[in-house]
Amino acid sequence: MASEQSENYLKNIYKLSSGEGKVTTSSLSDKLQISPASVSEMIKKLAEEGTLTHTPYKGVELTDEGKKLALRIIRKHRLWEMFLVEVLHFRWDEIDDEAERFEHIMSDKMEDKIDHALGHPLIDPHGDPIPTKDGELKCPMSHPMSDVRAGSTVRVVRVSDSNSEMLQYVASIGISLNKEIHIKQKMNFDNSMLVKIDNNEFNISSIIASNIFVENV
Amino acid sequence: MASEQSENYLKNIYKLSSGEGKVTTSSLSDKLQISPASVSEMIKKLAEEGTLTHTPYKGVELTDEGKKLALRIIRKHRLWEMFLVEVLHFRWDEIDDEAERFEHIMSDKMEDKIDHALGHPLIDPHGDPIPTKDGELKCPMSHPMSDVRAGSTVRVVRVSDSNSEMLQYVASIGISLNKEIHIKQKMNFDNSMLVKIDNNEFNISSIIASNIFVENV
DNA sequence: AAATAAAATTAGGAATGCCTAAATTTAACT
DNA sequence: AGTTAAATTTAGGCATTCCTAATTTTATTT
Repeated sequence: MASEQSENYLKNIYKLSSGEGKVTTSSLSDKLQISPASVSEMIKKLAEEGTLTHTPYKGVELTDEGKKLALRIIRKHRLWEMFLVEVLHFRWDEIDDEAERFEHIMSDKMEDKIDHALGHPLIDPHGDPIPTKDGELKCPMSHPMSDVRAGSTVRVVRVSDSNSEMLQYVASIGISLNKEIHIKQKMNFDNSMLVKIDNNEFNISSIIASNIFVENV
Repeated sequence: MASEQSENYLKNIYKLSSGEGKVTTSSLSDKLQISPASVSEMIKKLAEEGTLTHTPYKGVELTDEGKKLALRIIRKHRLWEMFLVEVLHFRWDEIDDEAERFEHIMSDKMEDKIDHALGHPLIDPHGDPIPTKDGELKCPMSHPMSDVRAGSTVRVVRVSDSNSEMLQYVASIGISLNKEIHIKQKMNFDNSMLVKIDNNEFNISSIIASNIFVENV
């Protein structure tokens, strides 16, 4: 069995690689906030366990087994996030930290019970897809709102959960999943956008816009 | 902050002492399934942290702070057990192991949300009282069914959660909280009892009877 | 009260997973 | 191509928490 921390490494390697491709020691070190030396050690251990392949000085890549484990953790994380919002009425900016701890101690039985209680949800509260139990993950088509050109109207499909403060702000101006947003204008000097949400207008910075994923409507 | 394992020690010391009195190294060792040597070490550490007092070779006793921490863990454990049964429809024999892991990673915020979602329950699914947030614990009056004399009718108030197999068996013969049981006869040769539950008769061993707590009806 | 048994503690060691500092390898620049 | 910078890995340590074996203290028994 993979230790709790091993699971964390696998999950984050998966996320950094977006499923495919190599991940460097330093990017993992950044993401996990663990020194490169420690990451290097752990990588050696995981390679011995067979969950990833390591080409020294070149980076790591998950094996099929490693990918499966990573997706299972991500599934548990996202199911739990969904549960926190739907059943316990947490806000979407509060749930990531809770799920971070919980994903590792959630039994398979509980995974099933929650999946059932929620009616087999396909996405989590941020719009991230929930992998199936056997490791399949279908991402709905979408693009960052920062790429949308002025004049068009889009629907929110997903909001990056990387920053709780941003999620809180985004919610405070009325943005939630499936909400329609009209892009009125793009500011050339800072790439911010003037948008209309529920008849209110806001200026959205390019950083925020690049964390909001939308589809055309 | 107390580590996960420290919390386990405190919780089990509390349970062994039933709130008051000294607990020996060996009883803890038995309960935790950890060698006496390791227990001895950990005790030293906990004594330094101030959560218990240790008289070498004589045993330990929780300080007020230790008791408070222990009761908080027990509260989280029992709230979570209640939640597993009420919301996720686990059986009462499945929940102890799940709660065992969860009690340590449950944030105070989640404790409150669950308490609220359940309507501030006073007992868990086995009938064990749930301590209040500030460490108060009122035990409803009850006595083991093994002490009840033949001919009387009693109501189930609590069933010891120490053995999952027993809980499963007890449920299978129709015993649940608040169920009325009529004691028809006590067998002298093995102290087992002949009881009537929902018009069915069963022979209950003295061991089982001593794990079922009842009040007179 | 002395001998033996039982309980508790200390000593020495292992696994996990982190760290800093030093060494090595790769990449980048003149 | 050679030097410097950046990334990576190895070396040596530390904290936690467990273990077995040896020692010490307490309790029991004759």
